[in-house]
Amino acid sequence: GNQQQQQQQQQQQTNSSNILQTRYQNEQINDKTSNSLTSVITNVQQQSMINPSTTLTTSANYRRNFNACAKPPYSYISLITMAIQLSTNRMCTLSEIYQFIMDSFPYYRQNQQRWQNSIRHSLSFNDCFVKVPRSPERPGKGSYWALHQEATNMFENGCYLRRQKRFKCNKRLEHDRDSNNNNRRHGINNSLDKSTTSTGSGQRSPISSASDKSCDEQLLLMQQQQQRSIYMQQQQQSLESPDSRNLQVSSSTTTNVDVKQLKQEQCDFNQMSFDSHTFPNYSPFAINTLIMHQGFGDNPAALNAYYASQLPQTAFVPSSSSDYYHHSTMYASQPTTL
DNA sequence: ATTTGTTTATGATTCG
DNA sequence: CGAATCATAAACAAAT
Ligand SMILES: [Mg+2]
Repeated sequence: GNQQQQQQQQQQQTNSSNILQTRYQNEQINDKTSNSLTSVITNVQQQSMINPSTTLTTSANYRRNFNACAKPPYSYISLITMAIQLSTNRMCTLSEIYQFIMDSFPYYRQNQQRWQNSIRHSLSFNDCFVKVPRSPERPGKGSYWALHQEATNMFENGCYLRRQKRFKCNKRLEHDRDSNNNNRRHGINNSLDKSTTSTGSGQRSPISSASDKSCDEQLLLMQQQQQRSIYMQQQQQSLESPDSRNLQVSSSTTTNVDVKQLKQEQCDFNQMSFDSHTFPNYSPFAINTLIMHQGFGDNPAALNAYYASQLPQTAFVPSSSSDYYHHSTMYASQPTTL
Protein backbone atom coordinates (compact mmCIF):
# COMPACT_ATOMS: atom_id res chain seq x y z
CA GLY A 1 0.00 0.00 0.00
CA ASN A 2 2.51 2.53 1.10
CA GLN A 3 5.14 1.46 -1.33
CA GLN A 4 2.78 1.70 -4.24
CA GLN A 5 1.85 5.18 -3.28
CA GLN A 6 5.45 6.12 -2.92
CA GLN A 7 6.19 4.88 -6.37
CA GLN A 8 3.22 6.70 -7.73
CA GLN A 9 4.28 9.93 -6.17
CA GLN A 10 7.83 9.56 -7.31
CA GLN A 11 6.65 8.89 -10.80
CA GLN A 12 4.45 11.91 -10.69
CA GLN A 13 7.29 14.04 -9.53
CA THR A 14 9.71 12.93 -12.17
CA ASN A 15 7.07 13.16 -14.79
CA SER A 16 5.95 16.53 -13.73
CA SER A 17 8.04 18.20 -16.35
CA ASN A 18 6.87 15.79 -18.98
CA ILE A 19 3.49 15.64 -20.52
CA LEU A 20 2.33 12.52 -18.77
CA GLN A 21 -0.26 13.48 -16.26
CA THR A 22 -3.14 11.65 -14.82
CA ARG A 23 -6.34 12.75 -16.34
CA TYR A 24 -9.48 12.75 -14.31
CA GLN A 25 -13.06 12.72 -15.33
CA ASN A 26 -13.97 16.25 -14.35
CA GLU A 27 -17.57 15.44 -13.69
CA GLN A 28 -19.82 18.40 -13.27
CA ILE A 29 -21.67 18.06 -10.04
CA ASN A 30 -24.42 20.44 -9.13
CA ASP A 31 -24.93 20.09 -5.44
CA LYS A 32 -24.47 23.70 -4.68
CA THR A 33 -28.07 24.28 -3.75
CA SER A 34 -28.79 21.34 -1.51
CA ASN A 35 -25.53 21.19 0.22
CA SER A 36 -26.15 20.99 3.91
CA LEU A 37 -27.97 17.84 4.80
CA THR A 38 -28.76 15.71 1.83
CA SER A 39 -25.36 15.67 0.29
CA VAL A 40 -23.87 14.72 3.58
CA ILE A 41 -26.06 11.72 3.96
CA THR A 42 -25.56 10.48 0.47
CA ASN A 43 -21.88 10.85 0.82
CA VAL A 44 -21.89 8.77 3.92
CA GLN A 45 -23.62 6.01 2.09
CA GLN A 46 -20.77 5.91 -0.35
CA GLN A 47 -18.20 5.90 2.31
CA SER A 48 -16.77 2.44 1.87
CA MET A 49 -16.24 2.81 -1.81
CA ILE A 50 -13.02 4.64 -2.29
CA ASN A 51 -10.72 3.47 0.38
CA PRO A 52 -11.87 0.18 1.84
CA SER A 53 -8.47 -0.70 3.17
CA THR A 54 -8.43 2.08 5.66
CA THR A 55 -7.66 1.05 9.16
CA LEU A 56 -9.49 3.64 11.13
CA THR A 57 -13.04 2.72 10.62
CA THR A 58 -13.88 2.38 14.24
CA SER A 59 -12.09 4.36 16.83
CA ALA A 60 -11.64 8.07 16.57
CA ASN A 61 -13.98 9.13 13.84
CA TYR A 62 -16.33 10.99 16.05
CA ARG A 63 -15.53 14.32 14.56
CA ARG A 64 -14.70 13.23 11.08
CA ASN A 65 -16.96 12.48 8.24
CA PHE A 66 -15.71 9.71 6.12
CA ASN A 67 -17.05 11.08 2.95
CA ALA A 68 -15.36 9.77 -0.07
CA CYS A 69 -15.15 12.95 -1.99
CA ALA A 70 -15.88 15.59 0.55
CA LYS A 71 -13.96 18.77 0.54
CA PRO A 72 -10.62 18.50 2.27
CA PRO A 73 -10.10 20.70 5.29
CA TYR A 74 -7.60 22.97 3.64
CA SER A 75 -7.89 26.38 2.18
CA TYR A 76 -6.74 27.03 -1.35
CA ILE A 77 -3.75 28.80 0.06
CA SER A 78 -2.87 25.70 2.02
CA LEU A 79 -3.23 23.48 -1.00
CA ILE A 80 -1.05 25.67 -3.15
CA THR A 81 1.56 25.88 -0.45
CA MET A 82 1.65 22.12 -0.16
CA ALA A 83 2.12 21.75 -3.87
CA ILE A 84 4.97 24.21 -3.94
CA GLN A 85 6.76 22.95 -0.88
CA LEU A 86 6.57 19.35 -1.94
CA SER A 87 7.86 20.01 -5.41
CA THR A 88 11.45 19.24 -6.11
CA ASN A 89 12.56 22.79 -6.67
CA ARG A 90 9.97 24.40 -4.50
CA MET A 91 8.31 25.97 -7.43
CA CYS A 92 5.42 24.85 -9.56
CA THR A 93 3.72 25.72 -12.75
CA LEU A 94 0.03 26.30 -12.59
CA SER A 95 -0.77 22.99 -14.16
CA GLU A 96 1.49 21.23 -11.71
CA ILE A 97 -0.42 22.79 -8.89
CA TYR A 98 -3.63 21.59 -10.44
CA GLN A 99 -2.23 18.13 -10.81
CA PHE A 100 -0.97 17.94 -7.27
CA ILE A 101 -4.32 18.92 -5.87
CA MET A 102 -6.19 16.44 -8.00
CA ASP A 103 -3.76 13.67 -7.23
CA SER A 104 -3.97 14.34 -3.54
CA PHE A 105 -7.63 15.03 -3.11
CA PRO A 106 -10.32 13.24 -5.08
CA TYR A 107 -12.73 15.99 -4.31
CA TYR A 108 -10.90 18.21 -6.72
CA ARG A 109 -11.15 15.83 -9.61
CA GLN A 110 -14.57 17.20 -10.26
CA ASN A 111 -15.81 20.61 -11.21
CA GLN A 112 -12.33 21.54 -12.22
CA GLN A 113 -13.16 24.83 -13.85
CA ARG A 114 -14.62 26.19 -10.67
CA TRP A 115 -11.82 25.58 -8.22
CA GLN A 116 -9.09 26.14 -10.76
CA ASN A 117 -10.37 29.62 -11.25
CA SER A 118 -10.12 30.07 -7.52
CA ILE A 119 -6.59 28.75 -7.54
CA ARG A 120 -5.58 31.26 -10.15
CA HIS A 121 -7.22 34.00 -8.20
CA SER A 122 -5.47 32.93 -5.04
CA LEU A 123 -2.07 32.82 -6.70
CA SER A 124 -2.47 36.23 -8.15
CA PHE A 125 -4.16 37.91 -5.26
CA ASN A 126 -2.10 36.72 -2.32
CA ASP A 127 1.28 38.24 -1.75
CA CYS A 128 2.69 35.00 -0.42
CA PHE A 129 2.79 33.58 -3.95
CA VAL A 130 5.26 35.09 -6.35
CA LYS A 131 5.99 34.38 -9.95
CA VAL A 132 9.39 33.11 -10.99
CA PRO A 133 10.18 33.56 -14.65
CA ARG A 134 11.10 30.57 -16.70
CA SER A 135 14.62 30.06 -17.77
CA PRO A 136 15.21 29.96 -21.51
CA GLU A 137 16.06 26.28 -21.29
CA ARG A 138 12.59 25.39 -20.20
CA PRO A 139 10.15 27.24 -22.36
CA GLY A 140 6.50 26.78 -21.73
CA LYS A 141 3.26 28.37 -20.94
CA GLY A 142 3.22 30.25 -17.67
CA SER A 143 5.73 31.20 -15.02
CA TYR A 144 6.70 29.20 -12.02
CA TRP A 145 5.01 29.92 -8.75
CA ALA A 146 6.95 30.00 -5.53
CA LEU A 147 6.44 31.09 -1.99
CA HIS A 148 7.57 34.52 -1.02
CA GLN A 149 10.77 34.36 0.92
CA GLU A 150 9.29 35.85 4.02
CA ALA A 151 6.14 33.80 3.86
CA THR A 152 7.12 31.14 6.32
CA ASN A 153 5.04 29.61 9.04
CA MET A 154 1.87 30.71 7.44
CA PHE A 155 0.02 27.86 9.04
CA GLU A 156 1.60 27.82 12.40
CA ASN A 157 -0.21 25.76 14.98
CA GLY A 158 -2.26 24.10 12.39
CA CYS A 159 -4.52 26.82 11.17
CA TYR A 160 -4.86 25.47 7.69
CA LEU A 161 -8.25 26.86 6.98
CA ARG A 162 -8.65 30.31 8.33
CA ARG A 163 -5.63 32.02 9.67
CA GLN A 164 -5.54 34.84 12.10
CA LYS A 165 -3.51 36.89 9.74
CA ARG A 166 -2.66 36.50 6.16
CA PHE A 167 0.77 37.10 4.82
CA LYS A 168 1.16 40.62 3.64
CA CYS A 169 4.12 41.91 1.78
CA ASN A 170 4.76 45.26 3.38
CA LYS A 171 8.21 45.88 2.03
CA ARG A 172 7.30 49.47 1.60
CA LEU A 173 4.29 50.78 3.38
CA GLU A 174 3.50 52.74 0.30
CA HIS A 175 0.28 51.55 -1.23
CA ASP A 176 -0.73 48.72 0.96
CA ARG A 177 -2.48 46.05 -0.93
CA ASP A 178 -5.18 45.88 1.64
CA SER A 179 -6.10 49.48 1.44
CA ASN A 180 -7.49 48.48 -1.86
CA ASN A 181 -9.42 45.79 -0.12
CA ASN A 182 -10.52 47.69 2.91
CA ASN A 183 -12.72 50.35 1.53
CA ARG A 184 -14.93 48.07 -0.36
CA ARG A 185 -18.62 47.65 0.25
CA HIS A 186 -20.55 49.66 2.77
CA GLY A 187 -19.71 52.67 0.72
CA ILE A 188 -17.25 53.96 3.25
CA ASN A 189 -14.80 54.66 0.52
CA ASN A 190 -13.27 58.02 1.04
CA SER A 191 -11.90 57.78 -2.41
CA LEU A 192 -8.64 57.58 -0.62
CA ASP A 193 -6.86 55.51 -3.18
CA LYS A 194 -8.88 55.16 -6.32
CA SER A 195 -5.77 55.30 -8.40
CA THR A 196 -5.02 51.63 -8.90
CA THR A 197 -2.81 52.61 -11.78
CA SER A 198 -5.42 50.74 -13.73
CA THR A 199 -2.95 49.20 -16.07
CA GLY A 200 -5.02 46.09 -15.99
CA SER A 201 -3.37 42.76 -16.11
CA GLY A 202 -0.02 43.64 -17.47
CA GLN A 203 0.82 45.36 -14.26
CA ARG A 204 3.49 43.80 -12.15
CA SER A 205 3.45 44.11 -8.43
CA PRO A 206 6.03 46.74 -7.54
CA ILE A 207 6.75 44.96 -4.30
CA SER A 208 7.70 41.52 -5.47
CA SER A 209 11.43 41.55 -5.60
CA ALA A 210 11.60 37.80 -5.80
CA SER A 211 9.98 37.59 -9.16
CA ASP A 212 12.60 39.86 -10.58
CA LYS A 213 15.31 37.29 -10.08
CA SER A 214 16.10 34.79 -12.69
CA CYS A 215 14.87 31.28 -12.42
CA ASP A 216 18.21 29.76 -11.60
CA GLU A 217 19.04 32.38 -9.08
CA GLN A 218 15.82 31.83 -7.30
CA LEU A 219 16.25 28.11 -7.50
CA LEU A 220 19.64 28.20 -5.90
CA LEU A 221 18.40 30.44 -3.19
CA MET A 222 15.64 28.11 -2.35
CA GLN A 223 17.82 25.08 -2.26
CA GLN A 224 20.11 26.82 0.13
CA GLN A 225 17.31 28.06 2.24
CA GLN A 226 15.90 24.73 3.15
CA GLN A 227 17.18 21.52 1.81
CA ARG A 228 14.28 19.33 1.21
CA SER A 229 14.40 16.07 3.04
CA ILE A 230 12.92 12.80 1.95
CA TYR A 231 10.22 12.76 4.51
CA MET A 232 7.95 10.67 2.42
CA GLN A 233 10.20 7.66 2.66
CA GLN A 234 11.53 8.28 6.11
CA GLN A 235 8.43 9.16 7.96
CA GLN A 236 6.10 6.59 6.58
CA GLN A 237 7.84 3.84 8.45
CA SER A 238 7.97 5.60 11.74
CA LEU A 239 4.44 6.79 11.50
CA GLU A 240 1.76 4.96 13.27
CA SER A 241 -1.78 5.40 12.19
CA PRO A 242 -2.74 9.02 12.64
CA ASP A 243 -5.84 8.09 14.51
CA SER A 244 -4.31 5.50 16.75
CA ARG A 245 -4.55 7.84 19.62
CA ASN A 246 -8.03 6.66 20.47
CA LEU A 247 -9.30 9.98 21.54
CA GLN A 248 -12.48 9.41 23.38
CA VAL A 249 -14.48 12.45 24.17
CA SER A 250 -18.19 12.53 24.51
CA SER A 251 -18.76 9.78 22.04
CA SER A 252 -22.38 8.87 22.34
CA THR A 253 -25.61 10.64 21.68
CA THR A 254 -24.31 14.11 22.25
CA THR A 255 -24.01 16.03 19.05
CA ASN A 256 -22.00 18.81 20.58
CA VAL A 257 -18.46 18.31 21.67
CA ASP A 258 -16.75 20.57 24.10
CA VAL A 259 -14.26 22.04 21.77
CA LYS A 260 -12.11 23.69 24.31
CA GLN A 261 -11.86 20.61 26.40
CA LEU A 262 -10.94 18.64 23.33
CA LYS A 263 -8.19 21.04 22.52
CA GLN A 264 -7.02 21.10 26.06
CA GLU A 265 -6.61 17.36 25.99
CA GLN A 266 -4.73 17.56 22.76
CA CYS A 267 -2.42 20.20 24.09
CA ASP A 268 -1.81 18.20 27.20
CA PHE A 269 -1.03 15.12 25.21
CA ASN A 270 1.44 16.98 23.08
CA GLN A 271 2.85 18.82 26.02
CA MET A 272 1.94 22.13 24.57
CA SER A 273 0.55 25.08 26.36
CA PHE A 274 -2.96 25.95 25.43
CA ASP A 275 -3.00 29.26 23.67
CA SER A 276 -6.42 30.47 22.81
CA HIS A 277 -4.99 33.05 20.53
CA THR A 278 -3.06 30.85 18.19
CA PHE A 279 -5.75 28.25 18.37
CA PRO A 280 -8.85 30.01 17.20
CA ASN A 281 -11.83 29.06 19.20
CA TYR A 282 -13.41 26.70 16.80
CA SER A 283 -10.67 25.60 14.54
CA PRO A 284 -10.39 21.84 14.49
CA PHE A 285 -7.33 21.88 12.37
CA ALA A 286 -5.20 22.60 15.29
CA ILE A 287 -6.29 19.25 16.53
CA ASN A 288 -5.71 17.47 13.29
CA THR A 289 -2.31 18.84 12.79
CA LEU A 290 -1.34 18.15 16.32
CA ILE A 291 -2.16 14.57 15.66
CA MET A 292 -0.26 14.55 12.44
CA HIS A 293 2.71 16.31 13.85
CA GLN A 294 3.44 13.28 15.94
CA GLY A 295 4.80 11.31 13.06
CA PHE A 296 5.99 13.96 10.71
CA GLY A 297 8.10 16.26 12.73
CA ASP A 298 8.32 19.76 11.50
CA ASN A 299 7.07 19.57 7.99
CA PRO A 300 3.34 20.00 7.94
CA ALA A 301 3.17 20.15 4.18
CA ALA A 302 4.68 16.73 3.75
CA LEU A 303 2.55 15.36 6.45
CA ASN A 304 -0.59 16.77 5.00
CA ALA A 305 0.15 15.25 1.68
CA TYR A 306 0.69 11.91 3.29
CA TYR A 307 -2.42 12.38 5.30
CA ALA A 308 -4.36 13.13 2.20
CA SER A 309 -2.97 10.19 0.31
CA GLN A 310 -3.83 7.83 3.09
CA LEU A 311 -7.16 9.29 4.01
CA PRO A 312 -8.63 10.85 0.93
CA GLN A 313 -12.08 10.47 2.37
CA THR A 314 -11.45 12.46 5.46
CA ALA A 315 -12.96 15.86 5.51
CA PHE A 316 -15.52 17.94 7.21
CA VAL A 317 -18.95 19.00 6.24
CA PRO A 318 -19.52 22.28 4.55
CA SER A 319 -22.45 23.98 6.11
CA SER A 320 -24.05 26.24 3.61
CA SER A 321 -24.41 26.96 -0.04
CA SER A 322 -20.88 28.12 -0.28
CA ASP A 323 -18.20 25.56 0.30
CA TYR A 324 -17.04 27.34 3.32
CA TYR A 325 -16.57 25.43 6.48
CA HIS A 326 -18.73 26.26 9.38
CA HIS A 327 -16.56 25.43 12.28
CA SER A 328 -19.24 24.35 14.66
CA THR A 329 -20.53 21.76 12.26
CA MET A 330 -17.17 20.17 12.00
CA TYR A 331 -17.48 18.94 15.48
CA ALA A 332 -20.68 17.11 14.97
CA SER A 333 -20.13 13.54 16.01
CA GLN A 334 -21.49 11.81 12.95
CA PRO A 335 -23.13 13.17 9.87
CA THR A 336 -25.97 10.71 10.23
CA THR A 337 -26.89 12.17 13.57
CA LEU A 338 -27.17 15.57 12.10
C1' DA B 1 -8.39 28.63 -29.14
C1' DT B 2 -6.81 27.54 -24.89
C1' DT B 3 -4.15 28.49 -20.94
C1' DT B 4 -2.47 31.67 -17.72
C1' DG B 5 -2.83 35.76 -14.91
C1' DT B 6 -5.06 40.12 -13.00
C1' DT B 7 -8.79 42.42 -11.20
C1' DT B 8 -13.43 43.49 -9.37
C1' DA B 9 -17.41 42.15 -6.89
C1' DT B 10 -19.90 39.85 -3.44
C1' DG B 11 -21.49 36.14 -0.14
C1' DA B 12 -20.15 33.61 4.07
C1' DT B 13 -17.97 33.29 8.37
C1' DT B 14 -15.15 34.37 12.40
C1' DC B 15 -13.14 37.44 15.77
C1' DG B 16 -12.65 41.48 18.83
C1' DC C 1 -21.22 45.64 14.38
C1' DG C 2 -17.01 46.21 11.57
C1' DA C 3 -12.81 44.37 9.92
C1' DA C 4 -10.44 40.46 8.27
C1' DT C 5 -10.18 36.05 5.85
C1' DC C 6 -11.77 32.78 2.54
C1' DA C 7 -14.81 31.08 -1.51
C1' DT C 8 -16.70 31.86 -5.80
C1' DA C 9 -18.00 34.00 -10.06
C1' DA C 10 -16.88 36.68 -13.81
C1' DA C 11 -14.76 40.02 -17.00
C1' DC C 12 -10.81 40.60 -19.41
C1' DA C 13 -5.93 40.84 -21.12
C1' DA C 14 -1.83 38.47 -22.38
C1' DA C 15 0.88 34.60 -23.67
C1' DT C 16 1.50 30.31 -26.00
MG1 LIG D 1 0.65 36.82 -5.89
